Amino acid sequence: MNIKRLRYFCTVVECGSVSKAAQVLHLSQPPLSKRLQELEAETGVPLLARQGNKIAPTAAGWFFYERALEILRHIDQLERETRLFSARPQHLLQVGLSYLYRRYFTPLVLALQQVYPPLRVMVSDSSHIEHLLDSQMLDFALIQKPQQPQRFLCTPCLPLATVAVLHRSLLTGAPPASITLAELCHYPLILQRLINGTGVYDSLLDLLRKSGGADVRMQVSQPEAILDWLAAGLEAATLLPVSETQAVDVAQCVVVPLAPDPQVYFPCIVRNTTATLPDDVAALLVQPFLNNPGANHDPSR
Amino acid sequence: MNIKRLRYFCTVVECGSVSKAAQVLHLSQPPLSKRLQELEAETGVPLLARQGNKIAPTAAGWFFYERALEILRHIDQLERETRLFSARPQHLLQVGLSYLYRRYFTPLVLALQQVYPPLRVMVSDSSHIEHLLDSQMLDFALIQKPQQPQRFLCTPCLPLATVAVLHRSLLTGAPPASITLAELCHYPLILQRLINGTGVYDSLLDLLRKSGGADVRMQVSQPEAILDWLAAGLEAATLLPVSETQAVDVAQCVVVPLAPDPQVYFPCIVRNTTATLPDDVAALLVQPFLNNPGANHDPSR
DNA sequence: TAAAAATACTCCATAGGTATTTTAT
DNA sequence: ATAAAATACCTATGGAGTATTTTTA
Repeated sequence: MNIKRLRYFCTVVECGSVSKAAQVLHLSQPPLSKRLQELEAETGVPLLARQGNKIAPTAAGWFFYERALEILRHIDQLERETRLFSARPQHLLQVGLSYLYRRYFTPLVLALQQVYPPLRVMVSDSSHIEHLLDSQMLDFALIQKPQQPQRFLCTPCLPLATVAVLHRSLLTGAPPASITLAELCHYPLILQRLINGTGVYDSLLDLLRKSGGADVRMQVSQPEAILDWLAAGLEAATLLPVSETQAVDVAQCVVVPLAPDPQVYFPCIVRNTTATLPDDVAALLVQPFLNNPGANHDPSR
Repeated sequence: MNIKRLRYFCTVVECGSVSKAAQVLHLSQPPLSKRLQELEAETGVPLLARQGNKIAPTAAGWFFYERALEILRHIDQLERETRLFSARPQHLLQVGLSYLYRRYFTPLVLALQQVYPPLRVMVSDSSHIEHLLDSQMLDFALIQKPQQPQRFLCTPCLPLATVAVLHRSLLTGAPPASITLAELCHYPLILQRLINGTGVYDSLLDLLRKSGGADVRMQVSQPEAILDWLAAGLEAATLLPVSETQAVDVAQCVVVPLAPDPQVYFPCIVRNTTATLPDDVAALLVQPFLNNPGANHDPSR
């Protein structure tokens, strides 16, 4: 097996033609034909069906293509990330922070800044942050509790209440004291959603479906963008953790707690099981936030 | 980048020496030295620290090693599974069946056998079945509801009640009508657990921990093995879905329902989103089991 | 000084190029 | 007749070998 052959094969599948793929690969056609034959000889499986003029992957070819692409992505990632890893500043404490809990974790970030001045905070999408953590590019992350928490060292925080932010034009009378999921189904919604992967969005959508079906007009990865757009006159409603709307004034909007609370926002301090942190930092990560009795963090293992 | 170099690098890291690795790889030492230098030149990052005599991976080297190993595993898998895929019999309907729900799904399997005689049923661990499903090696699977159900087309069945199977020697008086998790914490336990990955075991263990901490003596992947061993005189208790203990008589044991029921057993019919099934088979997969109003299966998408 | 890694140099297999033939529309 | 893939044949690069030198414990 050979990466070049994998790459060539994938390009041919994508181009649907050996000649076109050869152009894309800056290669003449005959060697490419040969590499494909070699690949098929090696696996012992016909991967491409040649109907004279045209070429198309067989069922096994599609199977091979999907997996090969995945491997090629991993290889490209390996080269890129290894360079980044070696270039990563050793003295810097690198922290990942999810968009979703940016405001919630403000006190912790400020406290860290006090004890550990050289700090780099990467604010991004939870799924991206989780990936950076996986790649050892981060020392720890402040994000939504992972779906497989056992892969990490998690210190969960108390779940945050869910609030709805509603544009005033949607309301007929005075703003209500609280709102239900079923009521929200009547409004056009903008929901926070990860760029890729599943998360809070999927839990919320599931609940909304059971309450009558949601009218989701937009999926936006950054909560602040949603608030900005509501303030700019977008007549819609959104759902957010209470922390992100406190101390913010969204023009033309009202903030109403969701009742009953669906309990979907679980901020969490997430570390790699292998990583080691300076003692003063480690202390900060448990001390002020160790407030959840059902925590997954188990010091005995 | 080149697979040979990745493989050589990993072997060197594992051997802790170029010469030893060369022996393992059936190669002379000088070319191996060269390949390593080429790899480092290509990535532009020193991956191995040469202290004259000895050789050890740098931090970036470890980073690279972990990821490279993963890629090599995927590549080996690609070759193996492509061969299997092309050799897979087209006329056969291939079904994955989890150990955990073998008895529960007996009526469905028999019904399938009626409408679709050429049937191949692979009975294994849920995680293995899920992997085979992912690899398009199975047409559908009868397993525990996946942790990321949105990746598949899931038709959940009604959750199954949890029962405890207790060896008589553990009981002082007459067998109780029901038992709690807290009471179970006093007995030595044998719990069903996936070979790898997380599943019902982890949910149960979490609940047991909160009820006082479990005394888990064994983790066994096949429920029938547990029942066999209890019948053979192993003085312990286990937890299983009710379906797997009905119509079975375990010598020297009593079967007691768990109250309150923790609701952890969710049998589910799982298909690939891309797969297509014969109509008569597809009908069987919804008709007699469509009994859960909170089902994730949504025909509208 | 002994053991391991690096260097120097040779050789062959694999990958790529050009010219040409085959095949199916 | 034409466009695309396959074949034939030649060249160049990369990988593997042996012999030897360098390095350090």
